[in-house]
This record gives sequence, C-alpha cells and structure tokens, in this order.
Amino acid sequence: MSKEITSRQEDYAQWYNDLVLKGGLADYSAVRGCMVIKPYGFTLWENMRDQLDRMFKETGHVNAYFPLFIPKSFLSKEAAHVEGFAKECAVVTHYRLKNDPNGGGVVVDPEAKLEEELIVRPTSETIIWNTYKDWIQSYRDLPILVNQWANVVRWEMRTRLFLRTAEFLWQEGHTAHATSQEAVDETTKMLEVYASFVEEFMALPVIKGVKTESERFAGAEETYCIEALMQDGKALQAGTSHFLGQNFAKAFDVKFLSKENKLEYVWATSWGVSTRLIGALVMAHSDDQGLVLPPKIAPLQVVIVPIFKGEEQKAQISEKVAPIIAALKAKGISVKFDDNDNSRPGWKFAEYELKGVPVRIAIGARDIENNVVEIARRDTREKTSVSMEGLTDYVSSLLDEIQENMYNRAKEYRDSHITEVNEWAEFERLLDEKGGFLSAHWDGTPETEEAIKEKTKATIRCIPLNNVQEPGKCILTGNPSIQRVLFARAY
RNA sequence: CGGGAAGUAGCGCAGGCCGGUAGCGCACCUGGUUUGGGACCAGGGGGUCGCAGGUUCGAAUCCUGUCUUCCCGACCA
Repeated sequence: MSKEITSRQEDYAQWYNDLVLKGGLADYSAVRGCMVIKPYGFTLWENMRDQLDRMFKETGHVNAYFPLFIPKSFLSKEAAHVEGFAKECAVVTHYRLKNDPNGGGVVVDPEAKLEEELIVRPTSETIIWNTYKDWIQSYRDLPILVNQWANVVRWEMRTRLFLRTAEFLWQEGHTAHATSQEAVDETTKMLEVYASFVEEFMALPVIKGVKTESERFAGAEETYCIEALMQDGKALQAGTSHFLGQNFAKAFDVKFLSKENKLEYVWATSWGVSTRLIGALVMAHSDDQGLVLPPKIAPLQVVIVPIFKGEEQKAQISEKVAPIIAALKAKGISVKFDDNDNSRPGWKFAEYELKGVPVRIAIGARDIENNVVEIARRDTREKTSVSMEGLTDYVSSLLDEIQENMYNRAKEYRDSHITEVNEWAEFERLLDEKGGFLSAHWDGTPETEEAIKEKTKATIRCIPLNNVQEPGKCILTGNPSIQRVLFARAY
C-alpha cells in the first residue's frame, strides 16, 4: 500500500526507477548525475566485487591503486583515446578557495590556478602507462597483471541510476605483455571471466563477441564484450575487454629488452565492469512486485518472518527459530529474523518481496504444532509447507534451484529474442514489435552501420565469437556479406 | 545541451489563476485492540513551501535567476 511500483507494461523506465529507489538500492543525490548507493545496494555490489576479485586473483592478477587525477597532457598522448573521452571530462583548475570579499561564502581563489589542469579520471590507461614506463625494462618484468577497484567520472548529458551516472564504481584491469599473442589471450581470458561471473553468479546469460570499429574503445585495437538482454528487449553491454596493441606503449614510450636483446614496445590490455551491472541485474530479473535477486549475490538470502499473537507465542517461535538460524549460518547462508513487532506479517511479506530476498520462511503457532514452516520463493512466488526436519538442506538446495531457475528463465527469454532477419522491412518491424537481438547480414562498412543506426536507433552489439561464416546479402545495402552480426537497440 | 514535466512534513499530493498566520492521505509518537498477504480506534508531534534575489504593508502564490529530478532526443559503460 505504501510503496506502489509502476508496472513494466505501464512504464518500463519508471518501473526501473521505482525498483532501484523503493527497493533501497540507491537514491538520487544533491549532485547532478551522481547517486547515493544505499547500504542494501552497496552490499549487493560488495558481493559482486568480492567474487570478481577472487576470480581475478585466481587468474594471477593483483590489485593496486592509481591516482584519481590525471595531468591534462597525459590524456592527449594517445590520439584516439583523447578523441573518445575529451567531451566528458571533469577538469580541476584550482586548488584553493577563499572567503568571498563580498560576503557570499567561499569563492575560487583566482590566485590558486593550477599550472596544468588535472582531469578526474574517466579511465586510467594514461596514468597507468605513464607509470608502467618506470616498471618495465626487460622481458623479465613482464607480464604485469594489475587490477584496480576505483571510481571514475564521465560527465554524461543524461544520467540514469546505475545505468549511467556521472560518477560510478568499477574495476579496471591493466596488463602489459611481451607479445601480441599473450595480450590477445589475456583479453579473451578476462572476457571469459566476465561471462562466467555474470552467468553463474548474476544468473544472466550473455553473448560474447567483438565490437565493430565504431563501437570500439577509444585507443583499442579490438574490443571484446559481453552483451545481455533486458526484459524490454533492449540490449545492455555488461562488460568489455580491450586488446590495446602497442598504442599506449608507443604513446608513453614503454619499451622492454627482449630475450634477443632487442628493444620492443610492450603489448597491452584493459578490461572493466562497473556498477552498471546492478542495473542489468534489476532489469533482467525483476517483476512488478519488486526486485528478484539471484541467491549467489543477494545481500540477504533468507528472511524469517514470525507470525504470533502476544509475547508468549513470540518467545515460543524465537526459541524454535534460533537453531534454524544457527544451522543456516553454519552453511554460509545469510539470514535475518524479522521479529519487529511494529509491522505485521503481510507488510513484511510485501517488503521483502520488493527487496528481492530469494527465500522467505514464515512460522506461526500453527506451524509449530505441525513441526513445519511455510517457505516462499521469490522467483516464482510459490509457497510450500516444509517439515522442520532437514530444513537447512531444503533451503540450501532451494537457493541453488532459484539461482538455476533464474538463469534458465533469462536464457529462455534471451534465446527466443534472437531472430534471424533477411528483409529490411522485417528488420524494422521486428525492432519495433519484438525487440531483442536481430541476427542479420552486414556488408562490413561503418557507413552502413551508421545508416542503420540513423534509421532505426539499432546498433551492432557485437559479432559473436566463433561466429558462423555464411555468405549472404547485407540487410540494408544488399552488398555481399560474409556473416551475420547482432543488431539491437541498446542501453 | 535542446524539447516537455515537476520540486510544498520522511513519502505521495492539494493549495497557486484571484497575495492576507499552510492542508490532506500514508508514515512517525502515545495508549488500547490486533497479527497466516501491506490492521483498526482515539489522541499527538512535525514544514524558513528546492535555493537566491526582486515587487509588495504583506509572497507557497507575482517577476527574475539558479539548483535538482523525471520523460523524449543528440553523446556514452
């Protein structure tokens, strides 16, 4: 009653905002384009971050930290890079404030102008490669496999909670290698890490692919990506991994002596995922009742709601519940017992559904008599009565089942929204009526790609890895094509 | 950055045209009855009306500026 959620059908964008705000993930802030990530949302991010961090460490990476500020001149050293980011950089020009002589609080002290302005990092390639120059002399110094967890700032025209904010949290891996092949291998390895994280932990199927030239990262030779599909049929880039060639090594003069005692430029990669993943998570799984979170990363996996009349019953239930909580915790399952007397059970049910808690256990006097509890699963909203004997194992496997079901459901939707198209009229019609990925032939030119974008707002999301090579005719121009690519409207 | 809408109590809104001591619902506090899907009764507390100027005897209301948010576009993860 108190927290109405706009339905997806009524207004998809508003539904998304309602979930993020009313689900307690984030709030708007007093700063344009910046959000406050609330504790519930931040716990979700921490769970994602911790798992990714484990996976990075398992693949041989270490964490480090580089400065928030980047000298302006660094950015311009790599031509394509500056071209791509210049339009959205926040710039620090002064280092001091002073009291307003006219009594209006504080003003920027014009005497405290910086010699060289500092850019608030939109990404860290430049500062990192400037540093790597000092770290690398010989092939023995390679590879460098460094990751950094950080915030970055991109001054966006239009922002949306999690999906596009001026400041966001992410990780950026920056690696340096002796050979091109090793760098390419690193790029695809990290793409695999992203794909398995998103699929296994976020229950979100992705398509692995390569970006076309026009969608490529500014300064990259090749950009690999994972693309996910949202419930409104729009695609979302969930992560990217870039093969940077020797572009940054050349820009920052980073050379090493090879075994053959020859001076060579270093090969580079960078890869990142951000808090945007939370937006993807919300839009892929949730329903009109609220968030639906996959158990493996949910801030809270199980909530127990007691149903009681009077203190005596409450005490009786608490006593019965204590060992259940202990047993669940012993299994590594996060659980909350909400015996708050201020809200009634029905209110709590709705509240925890809104927050996407995967499993809810309700227990009242009637259940205690029968030695059962009522278990409700969030993904299907089904309720069952379950014996207290073996409850822990039941809950544990139910969490696994929910995780799997969420993945399968998302995959079914995704798979049924990849459509092969051969006629232009059909292409346009499907974009409007069905959405999702359209698999169509493309003549390989940026001009055609741009023309299709102009006409339909759809972009080439990627050329899938291991794509079937199949001669055909370009969907727009009819020119010869060697393969189908995936088009979609995207976030 | 262009076009549209909005900002009044924690949340959702009315009031504004026609200036005169700020209201409703939910939430909150107290007491009681309640508790298996967003409880009910009674009493109570809370707002420099986004912010800054201006007009006026007097501004939530009129004027100017500014900040923030939403939706649609151009740019992007």
